[in-house]
Amino acid sequence: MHTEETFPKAYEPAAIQDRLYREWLDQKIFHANPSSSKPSFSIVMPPPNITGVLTLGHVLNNTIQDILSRKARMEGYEVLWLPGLDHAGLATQVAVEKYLLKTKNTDPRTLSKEEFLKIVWEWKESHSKRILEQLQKLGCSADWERTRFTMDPAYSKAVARAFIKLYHKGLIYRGKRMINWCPASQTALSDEEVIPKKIDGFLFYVRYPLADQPSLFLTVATTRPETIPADSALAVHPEDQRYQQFIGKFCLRPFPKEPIPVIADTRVDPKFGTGVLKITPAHDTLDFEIGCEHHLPIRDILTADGKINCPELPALHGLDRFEARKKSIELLSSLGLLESQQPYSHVVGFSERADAVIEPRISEQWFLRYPKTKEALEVVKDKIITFFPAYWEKVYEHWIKNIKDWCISRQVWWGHPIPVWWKNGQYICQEESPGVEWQRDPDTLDTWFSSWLWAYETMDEETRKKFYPTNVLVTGPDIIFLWVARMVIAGLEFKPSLSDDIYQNIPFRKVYFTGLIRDRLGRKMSKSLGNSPDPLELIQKYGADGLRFGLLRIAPQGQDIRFEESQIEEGRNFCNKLWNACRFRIRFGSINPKARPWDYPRSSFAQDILRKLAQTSILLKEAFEAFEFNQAAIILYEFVWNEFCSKFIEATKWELTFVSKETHQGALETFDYSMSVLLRWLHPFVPFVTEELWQRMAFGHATIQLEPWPNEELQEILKKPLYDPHAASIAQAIFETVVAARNLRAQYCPNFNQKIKFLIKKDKEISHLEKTVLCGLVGATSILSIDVRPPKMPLVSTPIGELYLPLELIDFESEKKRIDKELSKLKKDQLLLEKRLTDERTLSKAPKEKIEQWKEEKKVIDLKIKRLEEQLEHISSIQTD
RNA sequence: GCGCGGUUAGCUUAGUGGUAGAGCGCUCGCUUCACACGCGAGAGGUCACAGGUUCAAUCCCUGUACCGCGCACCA
Repeated sequence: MHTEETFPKAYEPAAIQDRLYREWLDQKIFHANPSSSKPSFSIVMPPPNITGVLTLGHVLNNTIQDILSRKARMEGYEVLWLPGLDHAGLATQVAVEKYLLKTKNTDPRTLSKEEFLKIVWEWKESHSKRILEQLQKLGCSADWERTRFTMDPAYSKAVARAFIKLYHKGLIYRGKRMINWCPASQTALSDEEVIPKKIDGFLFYVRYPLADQPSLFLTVATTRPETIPADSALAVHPEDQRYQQFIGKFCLRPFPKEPIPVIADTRVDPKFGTGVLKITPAHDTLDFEIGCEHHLPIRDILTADGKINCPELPALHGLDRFEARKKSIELLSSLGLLESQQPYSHVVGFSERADAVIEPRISEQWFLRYPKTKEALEVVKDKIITFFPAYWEKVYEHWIKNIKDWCISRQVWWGHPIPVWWKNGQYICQEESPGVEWQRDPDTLDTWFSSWLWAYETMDEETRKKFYPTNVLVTGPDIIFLWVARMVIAGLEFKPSLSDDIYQNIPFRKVYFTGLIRDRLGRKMSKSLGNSPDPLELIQKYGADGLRFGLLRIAPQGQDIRFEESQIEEGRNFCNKLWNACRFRIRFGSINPKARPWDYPRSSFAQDILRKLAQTSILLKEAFEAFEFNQAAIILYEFVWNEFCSKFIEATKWELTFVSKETHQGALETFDYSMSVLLRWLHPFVPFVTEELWQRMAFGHATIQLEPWPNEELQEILKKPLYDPHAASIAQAIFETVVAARNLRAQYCPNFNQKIKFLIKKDKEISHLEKTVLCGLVGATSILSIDVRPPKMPLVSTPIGELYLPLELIDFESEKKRIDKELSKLKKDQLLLEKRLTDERTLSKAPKEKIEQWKEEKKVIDLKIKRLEEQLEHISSIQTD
C-alpha cells in the first residue's frame, strides 16, 4: 500500500515515461493481429519526411491518431496504427546537399550519383531513427513492427508497377510541354509544388518601333524585360480600336534587333498595361499557347540553371536571369526604348523546396492523365468519405473539377527510378532491364507518386484483408491535393480490395484535417524563422502528457492554433492535479477496483458527483462522435478540476476526516468508481499518467490500455437512477452557499486561517454532514441557526437561507457599497426579466417552459433584492442613530 | 478577381436564439493535514461595424472593414 511518502508530491513524468513505454512495447499491445476475431480499426500514419525532426504539427497530428487508436483498443477493436516514413525525394536531396556544403564542405555536384545516394541512405538511417524515437517519446501506440519506408524494396516495386499499369492503360505518357521548372534544383515540378507569392517588382513600358516606320512604335508593358530576346511576336486584342492598323505589320524587337509580327488574339486583355502583349512562347504559359496557334517560332533563351543563353547578344549572354533583367533595363534606356517604369506588385511562383522563382519552361517529361476523377468526386459528395470539418469538401471539389495532367518525372537522384528503358531514342516501359544495351530513364518519380499508394501498399495481403479500407486519415489541409485527393484516386483506380466495390476500395472512410500551428504572432512555424519549439524539449519540461493535453485542448476542429508555451504548462498542471487527486485518496487506504457506490448509503455530495459523471459521459460521447477532440479534452479538464477536485474532494474531505460513520464507505466507493472512469476516459489523451496511476493504485488489470471504455455503464446510472436527484440538488445548494459565504468573508475577514462564525436564518434544512462541509469549506468554526434577523450584521442571501457574519460593523460605507453593487447587478437582471414577463408579444410567442423558467428566476431575484434592501435600510437607520 | 475561414476580457481563446465562460496575466489574501504545477476573493467585455429576420440576436441572414488561407491570374 502507498503512503504519502511513497507517492511523490508532484507528478514526475520523466521518472515513469520510458519505463512504461518499454512495458507497452514488451506487451505487444500495439501490434495488430490480422487474424483477430475482434472488429478492426485502422489508421495509416502520414509518413513524416526524413528531412528533419518532428514539429508541433506532428505532435498534434499524431496525438489525435493515438487518441483514436487507444480509445478504439479500449472499445474492443483490433487496432492497426501503421507508422512509416517518407523519402521526400526533392526535399531530402536539397537538405542533404545543404548539409554537405555546410558541414562537410563538399560540393554535391562533384559527387557521382552512387556516392551521393550512399550519403542520403546514411542520412535516412540516422534521421528516421530520431523521428521514430520522437514519436515514441510522445507515447504513440503505433505498430512499430510494421514501420514502412516509401523506398522499401517491396514498396518501390509497387510504385514501379503502378507506373507500368498506368502506362499500359495509356494514362501515363511522355510529352513536350510547358512545365514548372526550378532553376535552383534543376528539375520539373507539379503545379501543386509551386507556391505563389506576392512580390514587389516593376512594370516596364518598352517601345517596339514599327519595322517600316521607325518613328511609330507600340508600347508593351512587361515585368520581364530580360525575356525580350525570346520575343516571337507582339499581340493585341482583335477588337482593340487603338491598334487595328498595326495588326499584320512588323515591329522591331529591341534586341537582338529583328522584325516580329503584330498578331491579334482574344486572350490579350486590352485593359491591362497598354493592351499590347509581347509573346515569348518559350517562357510563358499563355504565350506558349498563343505561339502554338499562330505558329510562332519558339526561342528558348534560358539555360536550365536560369542563365541567359543568347550568344548573339554578348551583353546578356551568360548572365543570371535577375542580373539580366537589370542589364536589359540599361540597354533599353540607352536605346531610348524604355518609356517608363512603375512599381508593380504581382504574384510569382516559387519552388516549395528551394524557394527559387519558377520558370515556365518547355520540357519533355512524363505526365499522368488522372483516372477516376469523376468517381473520386462522387465518393466525397456522397459522403462515402467524410471530411472533418466538412468545408474542405468544397476545396477538394474545386481542385478535382479543375484537375490537370500531373507532371510526375523529376530530375532528381533521390527517389524511385522510372521503369522505362532507352535505346537509340526508343523506349520500353517495364520493371526489368531488357538488356545491357538499354539505358534506364535517368529521372525519378515525384514523391507523391509513391505516397498515393500509402494506404494499402504498406500492408501485406492478410493485413489488407483485415484492415483496408482504413477508418480515419488524420492529416493537414495543406496536403489535401498533394496527398489526400490522389490517395482517393489511387484507391479507386488500383482497387486494392480486389473487388469492384468502391466502399472496399476507398483508402479511408473519414478524413480529419487538423489546424495549422502558428506562433504567437500568428506566423506559420518554420525552420527558417526558428519559431518552432522542439517537441522533445517540451516533453522534457512538461512531460509527454502535458504536451499532448495542453496542445489538444487548444486545437478546435479546423481552426489554426496559436501556440503559447503556457498552454503546455497548463497541460502539465492538469496531470499534476489528477495525480494529486489520487494522492489524496491513498490516505484512506487501498482502493476498491470493483467499487459499487450505489450499494452504499452516500452523502448528497457523492450523489451529486455520480450524476455529473453520468452527464459528462453523454457530452463526451457527442464530442467524440463529432471528432471534437479539443471539446472532449475541455470537458474532461473541467470535470476533473472543477467538479471532482474542487467540489467533490473538498466536500468529501470533511466527511472522511471528521464525520465518517455511515456515508464513509459510500464516499470512498464513489471516489474509486469515479476515478476509475476518469482514468479510462483520460487514458487516450494522457496515456502515461493514467497508466501509472492505474497500476500504482491497482484499479484493475496490469495495464489500463485494454480496460473497457466507460460508456454504457454510465448511461445505466442515469437510467436507474442510481443517485437521488433531491440529494444532488442539495449538494448544489451547499456549493452555491459556500461561494456566497466566502465572498462575504473575503470582504471582512480575508485571512482564511482566521476562524470565524456564521449565523444562518434557514430556508432549508440541511444535515449535520452538510453543515460540517459548509463550515469546512468557508473556514468557519460553526454556523448557528437563528430565527430572528440580527440587524447589525453583514448579510448574504443563499439558496439555503440568509447568512450573517457576526461582526461589529464598523465601516458602514463599505458595506453599503458592497450591497449596492450586488443590488445593481440583481436589479439589472430583474428589469430584464420584468420587461420580458410583461411584454404581451413575448408571452404569447415564447415557449411555455421558458416563461416558467423566467418566472422562477424572477422569484429568486425578487427575494434576494428584498433582503438586501431591508439590510440597507437597517444599516442606514443604525448610521443615523 | 473568385472561394473559404476568422474578428468575444490586456493576451490565448470556448460557447449558446433568451442572464457572456475559461486559462494565462493583473490586484488582494492564504505554507487550510492531495496539489504553490496549489487554494480563496476581485477587477476586467456595446461579443469588429451597419442593416435585416425574430416576441427576443454575440449566435441566423445581407453588406462593410480588417486579418488569415486556398484557387485563378493580366504580360
